[in-house]
Amino acid sequence: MQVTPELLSRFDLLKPLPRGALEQLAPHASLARFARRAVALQAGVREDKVCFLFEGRLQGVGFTIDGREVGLYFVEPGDFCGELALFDDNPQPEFVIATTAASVVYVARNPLREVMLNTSTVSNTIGRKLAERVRQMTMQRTLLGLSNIPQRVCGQLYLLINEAQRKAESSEIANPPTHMEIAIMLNLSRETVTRVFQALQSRRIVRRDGPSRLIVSDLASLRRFAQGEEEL
Amino acid sequence: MQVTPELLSRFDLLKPLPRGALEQLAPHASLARFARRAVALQAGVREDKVCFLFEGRLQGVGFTIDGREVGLYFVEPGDFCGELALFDDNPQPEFVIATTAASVVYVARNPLREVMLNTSTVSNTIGRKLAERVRQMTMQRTLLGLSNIPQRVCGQLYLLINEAQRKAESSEIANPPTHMEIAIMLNLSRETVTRVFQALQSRRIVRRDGPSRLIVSDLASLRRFAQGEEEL
DNA sequence: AAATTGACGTGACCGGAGTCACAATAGCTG
DNA sequence: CAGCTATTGTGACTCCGGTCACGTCAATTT
Repeated sequence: MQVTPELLSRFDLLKPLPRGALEQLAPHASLARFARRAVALQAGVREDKVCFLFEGRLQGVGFTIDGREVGLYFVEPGDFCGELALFDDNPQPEFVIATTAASVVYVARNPLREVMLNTSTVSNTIGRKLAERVRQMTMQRTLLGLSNIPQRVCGQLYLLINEAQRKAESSEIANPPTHMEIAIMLNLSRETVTRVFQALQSRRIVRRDGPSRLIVSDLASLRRFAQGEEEL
Repeated sequence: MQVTPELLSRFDLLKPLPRGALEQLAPHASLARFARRAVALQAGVREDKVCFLFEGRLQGVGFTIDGREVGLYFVEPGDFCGELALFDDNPQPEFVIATTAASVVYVARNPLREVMLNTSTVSNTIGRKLAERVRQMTMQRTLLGLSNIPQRVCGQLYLLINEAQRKAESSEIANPPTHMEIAIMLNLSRETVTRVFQALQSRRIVRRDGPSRLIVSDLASLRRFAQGEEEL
C-alpha cells in the first residue's frame, strides 16, 4: 500500500527530516498489517527493510535449536526495529513478531541508509537507539543471572515500569505481557511466573484491573524484592 | 603516560585516520597497565573515555545484586570497548576487567567523538561494531535459553572457535577461558562446566595441550552436541 | 447458546544442577 | 625446592523449578 510523507513524519526518527527527504523515502515505504503472532522480520535472513511500528506491539524473539522461545525486547508504537541492517549486510539476528494485531510501515534499507548517512540527527538517533539497546540487553542478561527466581520476576516487573513512574508509591502497567511472555523473557516456565504473581497478589503488592491493566500498589515492596533486600 | 600518534595508528579503528587527526587525539590519550582482575572500565558511572586494548585480554562483566558475576564478552588485542559513551551520556552498563595482565590505551571521549562525527569510516566502523555486539549478545542470550546444559557448554565452546577454523575437522582455542569464566558466561556453576569437559575429554572430543591451548580434535561431534542432534 | 480458544491457577512428582567439602594437580614465586 | 595460589576434579546431598495433568474462567467465534 502507498505511504505518504505525512505518515512517515509521524515517527520520531523521521520527524526532523526535511520534506524533500521524506518524499524521497515515501516511494520505498509500504504499509502492512499483522495478526497476532505474525512475523514482521525474519531471523537469519538479510532483511532489506526497517520496520516502523504504527500501532499494536511487537516483540523481538529468538528460537533455540530445541524450539524454545527466547524473548528479547518489546517494540512500542512510534518506535522502529530491524535497524541493524543499516550498518552491515549481516543477517537479522532475531525474529520480530506481533504480540497483538499491529500495523507497521516498512522502509527500504538502502534509501534509509542514504538518509542516515546524510543527516546527522538521524544517525545520532539511531546510534543512541543502538546504544540503548545494548544497555537494555545487558540489564536483561543481568536479570537472567539471578538465581533467586522470584527476585528475577520482580526485577523484570520493575523494569517494565516507566521511569517516570518509579518515584511514585504505586504505579500501573498498561497492556502487561502475559505470564507466558514474561516466562519466555526470563527463561522460566509459565507456571513459575504464575506462582510468583500469586505470591505478589496475596501480599497486595500487585493487583489486576481487567485484562489490560496491572496495578502495582506497593512499589516500594516490589523494589525491595527486586533488589533482594527481602525474600519472597 | 604519553601516547604517540604512531601507537594510536596501530588500532584498526584509528588506522584510517589522517596524521592530523591522530596528533589531535594523542594528547588526550593515556597508557595504563593492569594486573589480572583489575578494573578497566567502571559500570554505573559515566565513563569519559574509550578503552583500546593493546595486549592481554579484557572481559565485560556485570554483577547481580547478590554478587554473582555475569560474563558478557571478551575483548582481544587491537579491539576496543566502552564505545557506548560516544553515543550518549548514560552510564557504562557493565564492568570491563582484565582476565590477564593487560595494557590499554585510554582515549578521551569527547575528542574521539568529534573525530567519529567528522570521519565517516570511523563512524561506520563503530556502527558495525555496535551492530556486531548486538548480534553477539543475541546469540549469547539464545545459548542461555537452552535447557540442556551440556548442549549449552558445547554451544559456547563452538562460538569460541574462530569462524575461519569452523570448516576444518579439528581446531584449537588459544588461551581458552577457565572453567570458572565459562560458567559465568553461561549461568552455570564451575563444577558443572568441569563435568561437561570431563565428558568431552573422555570421548576424545577435546584435549588440553598445556595451560594455554585447548584442542578440539573432533569438531564435527562438538557441533552435533551443540546443535542438539546428539545428547551428551 | 454452544463451542472454541487462550490465559491463568494449582497440585504432585522428579530430575538435574547447585552447593559443600574435599582432594589433586599445576603454575608461579621467593 | 618449598610454599602458595589458582585451577581442575569428584562425590554426596539437597532443593527447587520444570513438567505433566488437570481445572477454571473470560473472551471470541460460529
